Amino acid sequence: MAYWLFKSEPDVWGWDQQVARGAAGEEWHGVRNYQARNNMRAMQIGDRGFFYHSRTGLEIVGIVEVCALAHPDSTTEDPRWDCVDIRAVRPFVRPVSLEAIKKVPALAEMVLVKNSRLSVQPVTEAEWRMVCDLGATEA
DNA sequence: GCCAACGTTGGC
DNA sequence: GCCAACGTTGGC
Repeated sequence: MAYWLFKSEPDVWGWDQQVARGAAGEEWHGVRNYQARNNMRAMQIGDRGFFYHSRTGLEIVGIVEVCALAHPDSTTEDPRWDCVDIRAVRPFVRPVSLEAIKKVPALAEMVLVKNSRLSVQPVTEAEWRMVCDLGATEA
């Protein structure tokens, strides 16, 4: 199983909306960046991801799970763009802020820190465990 | 709201 | 195929 991080501006699509989708999940549409798309194409059913609020919030608020493999993005005719579906698994007991992550030397290599503009990012297993610990949340 | 960093586009 | 111009993202 692989680990990922999904970024969204909560004003546009937030954790609460994701939770409201329930087990059916929701298309992670709107990605128009090749790296992010390639990450989604590499995902398997059951892969886990962090749900991060960008711009307003700047914190990881929950854990999601991939529930559909990459398929054409329904919001565009352009065949280049694919996306997966994800569903909420559980919220973080304590959200983990970007600030808190930056304070941990072992997390300095996280893509979130190194390349903050990438909207769908890989997360290593070690990073995954550490962030879940910071959030007092089951991995 | 600003602006640095980054990705994409398109003329040459 | 280069690179300048442009648009977008996202932390601050």
